[in-house]
Amino acid sequence: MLRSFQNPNLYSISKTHFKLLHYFLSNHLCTTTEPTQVPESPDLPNWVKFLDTKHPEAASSDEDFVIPSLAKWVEAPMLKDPRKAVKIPVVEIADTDIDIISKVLKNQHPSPENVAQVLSGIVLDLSNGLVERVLRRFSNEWVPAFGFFTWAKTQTNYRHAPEVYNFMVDILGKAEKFDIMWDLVVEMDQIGERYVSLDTMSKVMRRLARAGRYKEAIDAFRGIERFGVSKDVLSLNALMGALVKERSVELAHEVFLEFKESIPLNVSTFNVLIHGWCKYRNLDVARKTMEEMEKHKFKPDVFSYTSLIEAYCNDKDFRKVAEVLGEMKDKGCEPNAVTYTIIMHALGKAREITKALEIYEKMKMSGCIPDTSFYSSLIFLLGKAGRLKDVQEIVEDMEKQGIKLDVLAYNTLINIASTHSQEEVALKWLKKMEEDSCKPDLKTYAPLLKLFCRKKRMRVLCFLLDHMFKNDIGIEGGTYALLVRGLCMNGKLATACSFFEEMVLKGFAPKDSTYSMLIKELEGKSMQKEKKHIERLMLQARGQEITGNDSAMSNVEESNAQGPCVCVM
DNA sequence: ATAGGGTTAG
Repeated sequence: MLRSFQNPNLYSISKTHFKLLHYFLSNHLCTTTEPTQVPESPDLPNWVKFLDTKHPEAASSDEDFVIPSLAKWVEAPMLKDPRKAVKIPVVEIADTDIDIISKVLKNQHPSPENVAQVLSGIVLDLSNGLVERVLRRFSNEWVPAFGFFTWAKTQTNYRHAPEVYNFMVDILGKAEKFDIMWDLVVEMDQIGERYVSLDTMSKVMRRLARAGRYKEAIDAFRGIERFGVSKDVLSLNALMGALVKERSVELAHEVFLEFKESIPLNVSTFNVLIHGWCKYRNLDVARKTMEEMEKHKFKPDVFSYTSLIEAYCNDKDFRKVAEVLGEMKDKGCEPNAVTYTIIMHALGKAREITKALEIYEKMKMSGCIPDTSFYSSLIFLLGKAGRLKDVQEIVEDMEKQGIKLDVLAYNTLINIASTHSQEEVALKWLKKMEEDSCKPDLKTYAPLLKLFCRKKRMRVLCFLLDHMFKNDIGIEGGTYALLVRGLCMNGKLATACSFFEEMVLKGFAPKDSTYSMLIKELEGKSMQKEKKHIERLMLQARGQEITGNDSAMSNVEESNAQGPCVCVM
């Protein structure tokens, strides 16, 4: 374990990183004269000693790395200076407050009370920002979240802001701990100062509806004034929106009928309903709702028509889409960027690329300004059609107009470059993303990992895993499967095996196809010992699957919440 | 604020 002796928490390294590093050093430092003699245990003094005996120039022999323009960025310092090799994949945990709290919360606590008790020895300077970050990390684990939340209330010079309460209400609602959730709402109400807001009650109603407790969601609305929130069109719309999103247009409609006389409605009341009927494929009723809307002296607007268009797009009924566009024109209602995105995207998916681009032209002619999401869709469909030059042009256009790319746009660009084996381009986007402070997600890396497995670029692979790690991206089952398969296909069996092992140890069940592929390769290379080991691991994984689906799940969430930094070996 | 967001290789 890579650890400082004074402070055992100072260094840690993920198993993946160690194995890759180990693998890399075995292959690149230990040249033909000395076969693999890299220390088996990632023990800091040994490593330093080991690296000291090697020549720095040995480390920079660069046969698998030919991306000059990106070399400086990708090439971790460890490739140049072996001493730094120890430091690169090692994360310095500068025990910040959030780390201290996270470490305590990470232990499996039986109850929130227990969490609060364990925390009671700690004195910290809390802020609402810090509390929110902790809650975000544990937003899928109500016990540590609520224990921490309760403990925080006892700290001097700290008070939960209403937003923090709302966040906690939402976490409890997500975990379906509705009794505790209601207690918290009552507590907020008792503080006074309008702690309970429409925001709070919207979360309550949404979570109840999501849990299928529609009646309770509606009752929450009926009694909403008890908490000082008015029973007006905004709260009515929030209730109806919650019901529609959680698959019950019918109930939203009933609520609408019940309150339409007593509460003055607005346009979005109708649009919520229209969207609901469109979403659940009841276009006749959607149309009827539009008529009723007009009886109430509201004109159907771009929201109403876009809902209709989306429904027709889902049916690939582009004739109807054109009809609605005509109707909009007659009524003097201009389509907006969302409308155009939906149509263009649907045409692209239906492989009608020319028609999709016509929509883009039409949009420009109409003076409608494309936004980031529109361009993302456009890039996606151009990439899918293999029109890489056009993609490049679009990105330049965006830059000229000062429209920032978002994660989806970057992910799309990386995906396109990766599938076309444009290593340099793909990495260039990742770099640009970083410079742009755009936070990558798991989907950012998947195509890159696949590409560099295919290219057997172990150093870049190592770099990427490190990059993910630093960005708090938890590796999940699918990622391991991808690595194992990718490495397997290219004869990097030892590394494939170690990822397989890590996958199983983290509680992800490998797919049969992944397993059999690896076994077949190992047989082909007569690697009997490794084959046995993999077979044992697979048995273990199957056992886990039968006895505890839960444990696999909680492992996923844990690794997501904590990041992949796990001390190993 | 009520409408838009791509897969999993072969």
